[in-house]
This record gives sequence, structure tokens and C-alpha cells, in this order.
Amino acid sequence: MHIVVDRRPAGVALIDEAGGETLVPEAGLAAAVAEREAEHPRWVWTDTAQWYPPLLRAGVRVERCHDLRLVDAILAGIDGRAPRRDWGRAPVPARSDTLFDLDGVVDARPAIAAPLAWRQQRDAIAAHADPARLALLAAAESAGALTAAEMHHAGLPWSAAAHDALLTEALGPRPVPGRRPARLDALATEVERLLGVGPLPIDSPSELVKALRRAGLEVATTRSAELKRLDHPAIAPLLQYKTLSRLHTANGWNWLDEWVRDGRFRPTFVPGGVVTGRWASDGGGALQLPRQVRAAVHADPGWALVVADAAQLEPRILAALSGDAAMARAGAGVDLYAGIVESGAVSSREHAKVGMLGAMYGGTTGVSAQVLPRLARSFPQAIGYVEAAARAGERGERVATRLGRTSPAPSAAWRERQHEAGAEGASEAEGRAARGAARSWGRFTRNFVVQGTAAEWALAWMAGVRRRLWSPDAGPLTTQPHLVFFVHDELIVHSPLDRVDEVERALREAAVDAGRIVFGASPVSFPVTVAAVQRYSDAK
DNA sequence: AAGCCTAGCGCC
DNA sequence: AGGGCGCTAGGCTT
Repeated sequence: MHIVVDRRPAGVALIDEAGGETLVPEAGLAAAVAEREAEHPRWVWTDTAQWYPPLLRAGVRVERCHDLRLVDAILAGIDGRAPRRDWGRAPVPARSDTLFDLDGVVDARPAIAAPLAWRQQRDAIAAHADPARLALLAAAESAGALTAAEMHHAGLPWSAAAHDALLTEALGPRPVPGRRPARLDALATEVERLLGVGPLPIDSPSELVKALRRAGLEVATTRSAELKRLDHPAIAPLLQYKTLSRLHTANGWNWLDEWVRDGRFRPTFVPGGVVTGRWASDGGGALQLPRQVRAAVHADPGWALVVADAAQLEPRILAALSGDAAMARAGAGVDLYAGIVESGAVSSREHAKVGMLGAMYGGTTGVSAQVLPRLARSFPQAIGYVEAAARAGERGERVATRLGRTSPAPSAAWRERQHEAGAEGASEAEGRAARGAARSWGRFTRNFVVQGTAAEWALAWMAGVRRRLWSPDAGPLTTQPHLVFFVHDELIVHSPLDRVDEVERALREAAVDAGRIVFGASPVSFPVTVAAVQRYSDAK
């Protein structure tokens, strides 16, 4: 059963299966949704990010939805057309200038009515070569949208005091605005002294390169990987400066002031924000939270953070995608890379890891390229699968994930370059450039199938965890165990201490389910490591 | 002053 | 190294 939500000039229409409409004022929407939620409808609406947050603020949770905007983006990708952008915008918040309130409401009506978009999308899914998988993807993407809104609503528990303490420990006391911390000052002075070239423009990469060269250090950039290769007493304090300066500028006191309120960090998670289907985030760099500051992620008193991580997710995804039985066997334990070593394919865990990552990213040099032939002999299906995806990309073809999300076509400029390089009279240089571009696009499509399918597995995992934690009659979201963080292959649940065991079970069971949902009967296992901790930094 | 680009580095 | 991102600072253009 589903209910389509459609914004009208006079309010919001709730349209049931039989076509019956109930018109409710925008302000009465939460109550109207709450009243119908007990019947377990699927809410069909234009954009979860617009509709759901006000419901959550009113204490109303929704179990299932169909997000027309996100599903359109997937269908648009398959059809090779641009996604619709006109899904309306969120109602203007009450605090804004009253002059614009009326405009806001008018603009909030999308160009296409939700019931029509819904019919079109159902037809498009039914007409697809594999409707069942695509319907699964639509459901998983939509469930992700609900979870993203709920995680933003709940927020990641954050101790400003712990954050301040770790900053003070690393950098010295918080400086007055415009000044840099004492520890950075001291390190910069030390680097200047050891280089002996006078005042150092340490925060300007291009100027710093010149200064280093004046001091006799042959560098082309100031990248730390390049600096590490040098043997000079000034390098150690310079690297230290760069690390601490990064902490200060990216996740220092200013970050804390801007992003942490009332003990919570509330980034916006953006489902489908990455071309492969991975999530993106907006605000605070949520998906790049440095290990250095994870000690500030702190459970409330009487609560725990249950941190779960899918072990070696991407190579397992590749094993399942390709049906590689030997790699499935290597992954029977918790450590797939150790299993690859035991199979005799390579001699060390590091070789297994670097080799597999290289196979999935398209590495062509170093250790990864050296061990690739051995991996290809032991796991021909798995390696053959990513090689085929790479060749398809090099030919300009599109590739697809397990559930049917497609890679974009290469640009017109790319196709033109390939065409011209093959034409009569093309120069050697044109040929080289075209082959380089082709290989580059092949690396993208090679990775797309694995990264995109891993994102689908993660959506299924997350949806399974959410469903297991869900109990509609147990009160508001944040009084029960609830998801607070997600980063590609890792989930965090904030849970009352006495419910940690059931949360751990939910995380493990949902991972097993996710494998079945995405791959059906497959011998590949998807183990997760789970740790109940007070601080995120204690998880591993 | 605002917008755009690059360098660099954090995460998976 | 090879895939995908977001963010900050510096430095340039408009």
C-alpha cells in the first residue's frame, strides 16, 4: 500500500491507492502522516530531504518511502538523459523574512506532479531488463534517504570538551582569532632555523617550494610524500607542522564552533551524491572525519557507540559479482587478505591487499602490478570481471552495478579524441593522448562496478539495521538505539547500554541479509567487526 | 568582494 | 600508484 504526497496551492494532497485524496494544510501534515503510518504505507514523495525533516522535528517517523528525485536520477542515468532538477524546494522556514514566505510556498511546487512521476517511474522500472533488481535499488536508495535524514536529526554525539582537550594537547591553548597556535609557531620557527633561509612562507605551497629550493632541497611540490624522501633535519618539523596545521584548519576550534551544537555534530548526508551511488556529505567534512579527532565522538552517559565495519568489503563484493568460488573460499574467515595468502596466491597479507586494491583501481606500477598476474591465475573470474569492465570503459561503453545503476557515458570531447586518433593522418602524440584518456576512463569503469555495488550492499545493510532497530511504539527516535553515522562500509549506532547486545546482533544479521538481498544465493560471506565503545577512537 | 582554480590532505 | 569524494588556504581573475 502506498500514499502519494503531492503539494497543491491549497495544501498537501495525500492520495491513496484507490485515488482518494485528502487535502491537509502544510502545518497539519505531520499529524496526518502519523495517523496513517500505523498502516505501514510506502510514502511516495518528491524528495525525502524536503519532506522528512519537518516530520522528524514533529516527532513523526516514517518506515518506508519512494523518493521520486533519487529514483529519477537512477533512471536518468540508465536512459542517458539529464536528471530532472525541478522537484520543488523546501518550504521557507518560519524564521526567514516574511516577505518571501509566499514565494517560497509557490516555488515549492515541482514542475511535475508527484502522481504522474510515480506512474512514469513504475512503468520505467517494469520495462527494464531486470525489474526486480532495479526495484530493489529504488527501495534501497529511498530507505537510505530516510536514514540520512534521521542521522542528521539525531546527530553524532560529540564532546566539545574532549575535542578542545585534544586540540590543546596537540596545538597548545586556543589562540586569539587571527593568530596561530603556539605549537605551530614553535614548529615554523624551528623549520626556519634549520633551513637557514630567513622568513618562511610555510602556508603557501608555491612559495614554500621556492624557499626549499633556495635552501638546496630539490623538490617540485610540497607534498608530504615527496618531502619524506628527503634527508634534511628541517623535514621532520615541517611534516609535523603540516599535520598539525591541517588539524587546526580543518577540524580545530573554528570547526568545533561551527559544527557542534548541544553535544551533536549534524552533517547533511547526501544519498546518491557520488556518481557511483556512494553517499556524499555536506558540511563539516563528515565522511573525512580524521582519526585524530575521533576521541571527541563520545556516547551519552548510560549509552554506548556500537561501531560496525564491513571487513574488506570491496574485494568481497568483487568475489560475489564475478562468482569467483576461489575468492569466496579465501574470504570464508574474517580476513579475506589472510585467506588469499593461505590459498598460496601471494606470499604476504600486504601483497594480497595492495594487489587486490590495484586490481580494483587499475594500478599499473609497483608491487600491485607485480602480484597481479599471480592473483589473476588464482582468481581468474574476479580479476577477469574488473578487466572486462575496464575494457568496456576504454571502448566508450557504459557499465552497470549489480542492481542496475549505470556509469555515465564518456564526454563528447573524449569520444571526439578517440575518433580523431583513429583517423587517417593522426599524429603519434594524438594517439598517445587518446590511449591515455581511454585507459583513464577504463580505470573509472573498472572501479565503478565494484564501488557502486559496494554502495548497494551498504544501503541494504543500513536498511536492514534500521528495520531491526525500528519499533514504532517505543517513543521518539533518540530514546531508542538509532543510527548516527555512516561512512561507505561502516555504521555507528548510539544505543542505551542495556540494548547493546541486540544492536550488535542487528548489525551482524543485517550484513548477512544484505549479501542475500544483493547477490541472492552466493558463497561469499560479508563479516562485520562490531565494537561497543564509549569513544569512536576506541573502536579500532 | 566574490567566484574560480590549484595544491594539498583527510577519509573510504 | 590506481578509483571516489569535501574542505581549506592561497592566489588569481572578474
